[in-house]
Amino acid sequence: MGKSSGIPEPAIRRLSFYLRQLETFVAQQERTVSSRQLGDALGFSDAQVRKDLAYFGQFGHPGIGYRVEGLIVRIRRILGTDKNWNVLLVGMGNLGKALMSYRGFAKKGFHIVAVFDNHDRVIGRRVDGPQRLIVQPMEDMEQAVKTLNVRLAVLAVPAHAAQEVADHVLASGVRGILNFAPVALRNVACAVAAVDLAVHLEQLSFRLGGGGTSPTP
Amino acid sequence: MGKSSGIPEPAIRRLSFYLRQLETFVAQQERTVSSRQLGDALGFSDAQVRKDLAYFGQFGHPGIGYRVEGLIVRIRRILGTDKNWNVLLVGMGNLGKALMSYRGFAKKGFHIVAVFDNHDRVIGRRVDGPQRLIVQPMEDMEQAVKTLNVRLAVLAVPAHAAQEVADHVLASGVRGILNFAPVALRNVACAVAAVDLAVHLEQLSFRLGGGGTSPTP
DNA sequence: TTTTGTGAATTGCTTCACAGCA
DNA sequence: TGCTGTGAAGCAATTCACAAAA
Repeated sequence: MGKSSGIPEPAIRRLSFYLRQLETFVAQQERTVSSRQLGDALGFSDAQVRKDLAYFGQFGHPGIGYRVEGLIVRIRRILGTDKNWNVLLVGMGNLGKALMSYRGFAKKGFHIVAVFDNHDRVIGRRVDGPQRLIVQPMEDMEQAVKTLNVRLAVLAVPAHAAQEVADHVLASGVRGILNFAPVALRNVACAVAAVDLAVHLEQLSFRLGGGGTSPTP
Repeated sequence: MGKSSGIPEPAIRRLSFYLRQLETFVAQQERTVSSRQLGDALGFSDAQVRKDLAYFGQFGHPGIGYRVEGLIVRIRRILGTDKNWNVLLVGMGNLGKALMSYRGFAKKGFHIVAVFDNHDRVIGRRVDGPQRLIVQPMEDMEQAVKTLNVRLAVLAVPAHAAQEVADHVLASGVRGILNFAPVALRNVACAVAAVDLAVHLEQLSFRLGGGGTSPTP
């Protein structure tokens, strides 16, 4: 199995960018937008934009373009962000705390409804975010996933713990993982998205082609 | 201009993942690794691994594989992370503070040597990280870039300010940007890497295919 | 044997170019 | 005219498959 829809994965990624740009256009009172305008704003060709959108339906109007508000609604529906998602967060270190106070999640309909850690020092503590939550021990996860209808987990744990935590999270019934730990998760039969700052920094470093200073110690 | 080296961009991205995995292997006392082992750990084919590495040189030994430590050194040199990089950080909100206390930057040789904001409330304040720094006003940026030999900037500013800040940062002599704001930067003649959590969440949501709960308000 | 490095074949993605509609 | 949607063409990336090396 794997690859089934026939829609290129890059096209699905770009859908998110189209949505983001359309939200900018709507804030600028734009009513309609052409594939060329949308592409120019994002650095894609007009043909690319049309083909990508056409994978999902006929949203445009010849001679007019795409109606901005309508297209936003359609793309949200395609991506599944027209609905709310309950999310759990594992790991209450620096990164976990920062993510708790990050408003971007809720703005997109992703609500952190439970937080977990395995350190006695933090279990039972209250953490402030959009909601106030109590840090729970890992054992309580399965219960929380069921009662709160959780489908997504955010992993903000150290690299050495990530695989074990991922296994636990999966066993608790979670279906998708947003992984901030700099390791590749193995044998996780679910959707995984990874955020690794080191990777981005390395790409920048490569493209700047040697402008570093002293050798790293 | 654009695209010149003949090396596929995806191959350059994967180089970062190879490096990360090799660092895991070295921690496990592995001396050599085959393209198959490396690929399996990351979900790539063995042929992919060999072809990617071959773009940059002949690092392997038939019948043996790749020497882990040696390959790490070679990849670091290719990516430019065998040297230190001085980095400036713009925006001292929640995200900026979280990034200041993130050890992953320094671990890879990226050192935040100056921080900026345009709010009087935070300018002049001390922020703690690997080093203690004073938040500077935007006007002082050009000076700092020159005296500290800065080539990279991290943007942790609100979306509505990102374009303006990017222009300013570029004008100050910075050559690459790591952008955390959820907007596409336009007309920035430099290397740009973007981190957008919303995009990752949307990709997960899409792949889970409608398991959200109530409609978003 | 095992495993690399690499041309050839294949797959997949993007761009082209135009019919059709407003 | 302006713009979409789409088959065909072109290009880029991946996989195949094998000679050569240890």
